[in-house]
Amino acid sequence: MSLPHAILTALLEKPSSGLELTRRFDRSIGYFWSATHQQIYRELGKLEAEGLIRALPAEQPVRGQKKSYEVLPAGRAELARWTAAAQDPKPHRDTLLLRLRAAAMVGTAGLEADLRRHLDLHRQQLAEYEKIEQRDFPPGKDSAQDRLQHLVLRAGIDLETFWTQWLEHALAEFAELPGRDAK
Amino acid sequence: MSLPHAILTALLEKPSSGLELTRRFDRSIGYFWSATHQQIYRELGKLEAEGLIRALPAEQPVRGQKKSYEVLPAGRAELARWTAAAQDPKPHRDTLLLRLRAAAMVGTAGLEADLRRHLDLHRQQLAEYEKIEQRDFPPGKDSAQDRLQHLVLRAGIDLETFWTQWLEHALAEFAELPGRDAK
DNA sequence: CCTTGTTGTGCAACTAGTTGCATAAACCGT
DNA sequence: ACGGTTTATGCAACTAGTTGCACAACAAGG
Repeated sequence: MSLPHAILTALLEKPSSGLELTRRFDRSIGYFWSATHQQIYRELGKLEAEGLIRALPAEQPVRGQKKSYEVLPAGRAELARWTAAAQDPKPHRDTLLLRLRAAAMVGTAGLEADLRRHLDLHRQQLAEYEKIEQRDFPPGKDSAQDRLQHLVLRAGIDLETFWTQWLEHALAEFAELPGRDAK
Repeated sequence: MSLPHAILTALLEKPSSGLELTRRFDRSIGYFWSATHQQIYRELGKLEAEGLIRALPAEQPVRGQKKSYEVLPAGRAELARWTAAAQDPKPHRDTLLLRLRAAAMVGTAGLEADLRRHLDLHRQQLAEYEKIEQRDFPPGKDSAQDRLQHLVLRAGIDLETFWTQWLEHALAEFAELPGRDAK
């Protein structure tokens, strides 16, 4: 149950409308907790009903009209509670590793191309993160807030670095596989 | 839609009953694609209905009686198809990173203890993987199959290594945070 | 024999996330 | 003033995964 808390965090960083949230999920929070606009609107409704956030404008809340939300004290409290509460790590699910293991049984035919594609995607993501680091964390910005956010970004950078390296290694391994599409 | 394929892979490695599969998911495949026994039984039923696997024994299939399955040619074909098909990487979802980002807004109070706990869990997992590597991949075992499976295990080892290092770094960062539970 | 624990199988209900589509206002060219 | 595109909000149906529980067979101990 993390989506509501992701939204609370985003709204604390900056009160926003549903669409603005959606965009920010695409660029930032979504890097480790993605969500579609449908999910976000649904959740905004629930959070408002629970009294954790409220709609900002007194303007008529018509369809097709922007509606911004801000976090209420109860919402902040709930977020603090959730942040501090112990949580077990959820097991990862990685399709690519699964496919590799399947390939050990049914052959690697066709897999290599997709590995290359993934390598490319991870390189792009890495470049993206590094641009963000340059832009948002110049030396000197090191308030507690900055340090924590930077820490999160570092995790992203290091994870992408790991994947690019692993994929390069995997492709090298593929290149020297006995029969190429070994049974 | 990966669970059926995870099961096909496991059954190709060794025909098994539902419970045996469950156990092997806990020890091995489940490290990157976890599943509960309920999921597995449900999926075995579907796979059998689709003609991708079949029950082995001619013995009476009573409740509380072991029922083993093996993969049929159609199942192997489907697995090969799926393995080769291009698939976009699903975005990760990481609660811990989310909580850290929330902590940047509502304070780090209480979070440190759970970070330590996670560090411990990752260290355990790493030790587990390294034991498996020692046991299952002694130098010399390097058929195509072994190499591919080893590659997957390496990903697990390197990921856990990454997480332990990142968590150590995060905890060090926490230690020198200005007010300790910075707003 | 009879209860208690373990092994093995499975259904049902629920939760979270995804996909497809609907609706309406605003802006923009013609 | 009209039709097309973009911005913005949202509902409904579906899929995958989780949780809670039920039930049968068998083995072990009193």
